[in-house]
Amino acid sequence: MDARDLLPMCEITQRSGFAASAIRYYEAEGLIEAHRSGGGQRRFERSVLRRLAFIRAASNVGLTIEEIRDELGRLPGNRTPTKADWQRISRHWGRRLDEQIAALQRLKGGLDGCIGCGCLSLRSCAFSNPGDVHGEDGAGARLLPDSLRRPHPTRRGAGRRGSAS
Amino acid sequence: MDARDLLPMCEITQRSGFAASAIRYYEAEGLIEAHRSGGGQRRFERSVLRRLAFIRAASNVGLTIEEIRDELGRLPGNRTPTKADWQRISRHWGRRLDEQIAALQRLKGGLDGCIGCGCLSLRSCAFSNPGDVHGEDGAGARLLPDSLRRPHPTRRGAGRRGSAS
DNA sequence: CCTTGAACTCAAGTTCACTTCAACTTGAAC
DNA sequence: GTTCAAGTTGAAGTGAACTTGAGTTCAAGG
Repeated sequence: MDARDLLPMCEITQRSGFAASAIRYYEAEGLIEAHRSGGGQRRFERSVLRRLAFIRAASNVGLTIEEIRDELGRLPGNRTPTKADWQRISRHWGRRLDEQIAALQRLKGGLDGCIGCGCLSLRSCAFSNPGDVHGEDGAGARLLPDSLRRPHPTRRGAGRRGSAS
Repeated sequence: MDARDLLPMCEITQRSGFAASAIRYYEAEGLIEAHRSGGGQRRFERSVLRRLAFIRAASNVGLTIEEIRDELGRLPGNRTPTKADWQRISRHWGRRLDEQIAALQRLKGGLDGCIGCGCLSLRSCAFSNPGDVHGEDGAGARLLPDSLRRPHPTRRGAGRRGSAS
């Protein structure tokens, strides 16, 4: 690859919308790669822009950095996603989004059922107790799946929401 | 109020499902109040359980502690929510949930539209760029509202997801 | 050569909603 | 009177995903 095909940091930040610090962070985390100029400055292949678009999309779906790294790493040859990869992955994300939507709808349904009852009971009101905390882990659809429960800092939990840095 | 009507910490933790540390945190944050025993231990009025149920429900909808404090504070007389309060509030939350659902559906729609295109363009692909970052703040529905965008740590952003402590 | 702005590194800071820890004290039962 | 679970405090830690800051260097133009 010709050195003239490599992009400097300013180009990447402008075209991806990510801050330089975020780009450096992603490189440190192994999500993207960079070449170096003679003086030690980063020079990026054009394909990095595509990976960054992928990262943004993934993070909008709520994937964590680690999950994104896995997802990128599962691509055969660790390459930038092709059209076929993207189709497979987006089906996967679609399911995830479907789950999140269904969960919010269950919560909404519980809320609608509660309007008028005014109970807000810790034991029986599904809205204030979507996990049925006191129910000894009973069966039945839970109102909120883990992906939408509060990702508890110390116990392991799932992701955040999408970015628009 | 008779001292025999006041509940000790263990009762509150068992019946609310919150950890003692969380209860203390909520008190420090001004979401709930506590009396003290002669020796300095917390003694709670029964109504605190109701406030805690409210807190759990609110946090499941994605409100932050600050928003919950505001919401509780807006109650006339700063009292525990009554049935009527709850109806008003739950309509408000219903709208919020509707927004979140609609946002996820837009994102899902964008994803469906993208399956097969394989573009993932930083400029035009709505999925990888739901905020239209390069669009000079153009009009039109945004795929993700602020409540679902990644709440950026340092810049001010909106909430987290629901809890099941 | 000088200036200017972009880039570099590395450590430390940020936010949120709590938890954990250490070192004590209370309160109720026996 | 002894025991021991339950409770207290304040400070510090947690995790994710970056940002900020300090101090230094690079690259390009004039």
